[in-house]
Amino acid sequence: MKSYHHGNLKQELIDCACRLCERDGYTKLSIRSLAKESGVSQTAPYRHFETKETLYASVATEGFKKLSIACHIDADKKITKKHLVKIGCNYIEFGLKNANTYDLMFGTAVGNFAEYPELLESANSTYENMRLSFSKLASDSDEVIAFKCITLWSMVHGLVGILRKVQVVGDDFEEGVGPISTASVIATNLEDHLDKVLTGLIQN
Amino acid sequence: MKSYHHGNLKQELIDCACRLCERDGYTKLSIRSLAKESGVSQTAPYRHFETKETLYASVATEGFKKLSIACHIDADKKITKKHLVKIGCNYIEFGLKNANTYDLMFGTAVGNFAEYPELLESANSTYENMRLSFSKLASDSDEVIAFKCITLWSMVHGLVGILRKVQVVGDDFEEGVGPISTASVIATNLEDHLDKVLTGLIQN
DNA sequence: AATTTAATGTTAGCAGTGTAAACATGATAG
DNA sequence: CTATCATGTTTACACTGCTAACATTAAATT
Repeated sequence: MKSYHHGNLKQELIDCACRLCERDGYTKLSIRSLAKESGVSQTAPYRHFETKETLYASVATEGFKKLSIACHIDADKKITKKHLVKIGCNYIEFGLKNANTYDLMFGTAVGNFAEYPELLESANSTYENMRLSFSKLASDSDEVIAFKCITLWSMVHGLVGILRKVQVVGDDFEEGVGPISTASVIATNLEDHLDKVLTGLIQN
Repeated sequence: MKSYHHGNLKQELIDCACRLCERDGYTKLSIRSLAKESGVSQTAPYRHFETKETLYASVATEGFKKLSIACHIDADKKITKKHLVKIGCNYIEFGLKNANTYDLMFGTAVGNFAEYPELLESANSTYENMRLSFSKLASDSDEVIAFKCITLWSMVHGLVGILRKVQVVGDDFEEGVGPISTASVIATNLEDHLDKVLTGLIQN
């Protein structure tokens, strides 16, 4: 005895899309299959998402919220280098464990964040959190803080990309100093690695 | 008076695909449009590429060859930090100027490089070149060299990703210390930035 | 409370996609 | 010269994003 109106379709579609995107990658996601999964007609989703990109934007928004949470450090007072290392580790861990969602967030599936206010907001908020942490590390100027922030961010972002690629590329290698084994050494010693790199960046 | 057999279809398809992928992004590329562009029937490409992913792999292979060239430094003897900074700059410049191709190379469009020997070869060769440059910088152990190499690579790779994203995200911002302006400061002072980061990494 | 309106759902259909199967052509090896 | 095989074509299928026209019902207005 199901009613004509679903009642909570939009949220259910988003949840379902998040799940499927992470499981199979966003490329495999179709609006039709999503509709079927929610027991609704093929075109029902279009009442809630103008285009597929709009749906992607919603999934990406959720992703940034989760990333923000994963990178949240609750240290009200002072923040040390150790805290930042932890943030970096958490970031990378998120990127590796939610690889498909991460692709959606940082790839080209959603062209211009500015067209999706919620997405823009959640993405900027992720950045802002990171910036705040740096601002609590030392009394640098805003410019220096922003600079350090972007540097760390691109560092961990790059590591996520390279670690993933290299793991895939090297599935059938096992030398000693090739990219694969090196990357896996870095991956298993993430803390040390980030510490080393951060030390070059900040003197604390 | 065109003959039944094209004669050079495979190469023409690859060239055309490279062009279209870079112009519109690989998502927009369809085998059918590609075939039409080459004046050949819809399914002709399948005589040369088993699946669309195979075609992607060919485009990515070309991409890595170009990246290798872009990052090639011809200094037979000794290599200084300056050389590495240049390599990093060239890498980033390539990533930004060939953004769509770069996506194909480092995204998930081609799942497992190992399935495409030529791609694996060209990708590994790009890495190997970078590794060689580091080995000429100082007489470190292989492990240390590999470590530095991955670190620089992930650094520049990350910068490509963040710079692109932030530029897009921030199209309608122009504060002073937000991610956008900071990123563009970094972008316009790439050499200085890389130098600073590399100095933390190596002591030379 | 009755009625209008707007939000949300359905059905049918278009144009485009990747890909497989069966067939056609012609370059090349025997 | 002939047989083979690489390369091309035609046809067809299942799937996709998306639009237009219509159905239902919740919410707003009178």
